Formats: sequence, structure tokens, C-alpha cells
Amino acid sequence: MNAPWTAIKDLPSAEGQEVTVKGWLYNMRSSGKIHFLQLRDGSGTVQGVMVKQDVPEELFVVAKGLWLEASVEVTGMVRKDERAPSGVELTVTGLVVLQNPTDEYPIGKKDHGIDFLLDHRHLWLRSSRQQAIMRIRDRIIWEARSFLHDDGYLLVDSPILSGAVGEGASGLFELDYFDEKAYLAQTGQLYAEAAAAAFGKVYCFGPTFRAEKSKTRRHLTEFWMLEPEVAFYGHKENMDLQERLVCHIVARVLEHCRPELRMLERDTTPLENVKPPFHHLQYGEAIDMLHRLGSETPYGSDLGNEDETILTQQFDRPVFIECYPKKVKAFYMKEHPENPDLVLCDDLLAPEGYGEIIGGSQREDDYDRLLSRIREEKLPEEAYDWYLDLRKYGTFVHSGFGMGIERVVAWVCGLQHIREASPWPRTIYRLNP
RNA sequence: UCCUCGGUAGCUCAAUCGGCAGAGCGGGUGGCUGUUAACCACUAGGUUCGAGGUUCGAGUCCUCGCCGAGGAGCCA
Repeated sequence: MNAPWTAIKDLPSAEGQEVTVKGWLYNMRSSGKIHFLQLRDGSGTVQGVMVKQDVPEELFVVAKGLWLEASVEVTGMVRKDERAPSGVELTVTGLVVLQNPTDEYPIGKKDHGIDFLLDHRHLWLRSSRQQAIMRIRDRIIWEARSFLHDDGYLLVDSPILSGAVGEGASGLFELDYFDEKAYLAQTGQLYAEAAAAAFGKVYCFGPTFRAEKSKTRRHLTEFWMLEPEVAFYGHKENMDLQERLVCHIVARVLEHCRPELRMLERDTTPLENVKPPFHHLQYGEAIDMLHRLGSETPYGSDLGNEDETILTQQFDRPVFIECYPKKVKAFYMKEHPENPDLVLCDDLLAPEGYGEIIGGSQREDDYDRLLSRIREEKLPEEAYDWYLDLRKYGTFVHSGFGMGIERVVAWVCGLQHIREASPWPRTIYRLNP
């Protein structure tokens, strides 16, 4: 049975046939008696060639009057052509104009500033570069989920609205929830821990929100986070899972997204290197290395952005930084068995200066120690009743991590700024479109 | 929140020491039978972010404000 129209990506296999394509006119050139209609339908692009002497006069005139991004239905013969990027062109015999814009299309062929592009994000997404990024984002998410699914993980989503505060009150979006305060989730982890006690191997995946007023190329106020949580996994098994997941994602992107990576002019050599084993540095080793390289970050402090960049430049693949000082990390992390000033945690830093893509830890599973950490941090004890219950009814060694999807997309795509990794980026001064 | 930079045509940007506001793209008109950000010719297009100030004269200097970007801290 014939489909009523054909996707542009399928045209190479329809050579010699007359087909109809539905899409948009993303550019047009004309040489007097030949129009070259550049068509786009979301699946691909193709050039429609309309020769004046081969079509009715009025059709040629209609085509000439098309504005960019007109929606059209084009009928033509699929013809092999060496000059075409996809190998085929369409010899146009019919054209139905679905809608011809009455204004010029705002996004031109020359460069635009970032402010203008973000104001026109709804149109910017149509450009080939943005299409490539979104296809790679889709691939990364798809592969992350199938990897976990195939390894026996259960998706147990966490709430977006919450009354309890995850990691401390700063950076939370607060809103009215009938007669009480609610907060937008900044992590699903605490819920994932509860789910792990129910199902063993779980993950949650959803949007998370940070109200911090950060203005950098690696921050969004809304971003998607993948958070596996595994019962009876310790610190080491946790890092091993992270390594396998990241390697799987990168390998599959290289396998399926070559055209997109080429469009982005991404040098794939650093991605080819993403294979086990990743490098590991203990926090103290990282500080020593940084001091040798000229950093002045004192032992005991968290690593700065510049520090992370310096460190990743020393390695040809992602690097784990393990066991940070307790005082710079969250209350729920498991105390190091050999050094009570440290915790069993890890940050995974992507190469080429992209920095932290994963933060993970073994969780504190001792009731009394967790409670005293909550008190030390002056967190509202009553909000953690249910979380403490997990340590009361069959406590268990468990570990997990959070992977920021946009950070991974930015790294894999080689983007200068994380905002291009999200279809609708939310930053401190930008809520629309 | 702090530091730095910027705001000139629809868009991207020029404008020397404070001295006639200019180019490319896009638009319009015409030309071109293989264009690839097509090309060629002509053409229209301006409250130089706003409010004050200095000056014979301000896009340019000063003050305040608004908007945006880059970075820091924090984090994924």
C-alpha cells in the first residue's frame, strides 16, 4: 500500500518513482529558468528542481513567490544526482502551497547573536544544527534507558512537587501548594532510595530545578537528570555502573549519529577514547596534582570550575574524583570507613574541559549517623522522617548517582554552551519561549 | 549576589582624536537553464537602548537606569 506522502529520508530508496513530499521551504535559489527548492520535512532535506519549460507557467510563478519556511506539498520524480548530498534530487512536477508566510522569516542565512536566537528558539529548532543536537539528545536518552532496562533496572519516577527539602533550602523554587509551601524537585534521589528498597535496581528520570542564580555555560535552571539507585551496591560498584553506562552511551552515539556529529563538526577522536578503564583520582591526589599544575585551591575545599578543566585536560578519557571531604558534600553520603573526614562519593568529569557530568555516592545507611548529619546541617528533621525510615526497616548498603542529560549532550556534541542541549532552555533571565 | 564586556538599519557588525551614520545579509525591482549561505546590477531602509549632563558640535565623554552576554560562587 502506498503512503500518501514520502519522508525525505526514504527518498534514496524510491529512485525512479514519482513521490509527494510534505515539508517546508528552507531556502530557494533561482537561475532564471530553473528554481532550486530546498525542502525540509524533519526527516531530512532534499533539493527540488523546477525547470520552467517542464511545468505549467503559473506553477513556476507561484514557486518564485514563495517565502522561506512556506509549508508545501511537492510532487516529483526521484532522480539520482551526484551533486546532491543525499544522492538524490526531486524533479518537481507539482507544487501545492499549504501556507505562504506574509513576512520574511526572522532567521536568516548569516550569523545571528545568541540573544536573538534564544528569543526565536521556536524557529531556531528548525535549523540543521539544532536538529542534529536534538537527534543526539534523543539517542543519548534512548540508550541510557535501554541500557538500564536491559540490565534489570525498573523505572520508578519521583515527584516533581515536594514538601520535603532535598539538600538544603537554597536553590529551590518555592511555590504555593494550597495552604502550604511546596518545592520543585532538585533531585529524585531520596525517592529513588526508597524505591531501591522496594525493587532493588531502580532509576528515575525527569526534570529537576535549581533556583541558583548561576550564569555560566554549564548551568540551566531546569534540566533533566537520570538517577539510578542500587541496593547492595557500594562505592566501587557504583562507579563501575557509571563507567559502563557512559561507555555504552558514547559508543551508541558514535554508531548511530555520525551524520549529526559531522554536521556539528565534532572531532570524534576524544569520543572514540571513551572506553574502560576510566582514570581514578582520590580527592587528595587531585589536589596534589592541581597544586603541581599551579592551582591554589586548598586541601579541604571543593574543586572549582577551573580546577576541573585543568584536571580533565590531563587525561584522554573521563576521570573519577573520589572521596571528597565530608564538609563540602551532602548530608546523605556515607562516611569513609578509614577517614571520618571524607565520604564515599565520586564526581565523573568529562574530558575536554566539559567537567562534571555525574555526581554519585554510597548513601549513609546507619540511622544514628544519618540523623546526626541531618542535625549538623540544621535540616528540618521532620521532613526526613520517611527517609530515616529506610534506615529503620531493613537498612541496606546502597549507592546511586545523578547524570545531567544536558551536560552529557553538550559534551558529546562539543557544544560551547549547555543551552543548546535543551530544546527549551531555562536560564536565570530567560523563561520564554 | 559579585566582576568584566556589550546595546548603531529587520539581522550580523563598522564608524580613526569628539567633526557628513556605513557595509554584508535579508526586503523590493530587473537579469541569469545546475544553484549549494548561488551570483550580478539598481533600490528602499536610522528616535545610534532610555533619561539627564559636558561641549560650538556626542554613536563616541560623564552620571543614573533598563536589557543582554561572558565569568565567579554553587552544582548535574
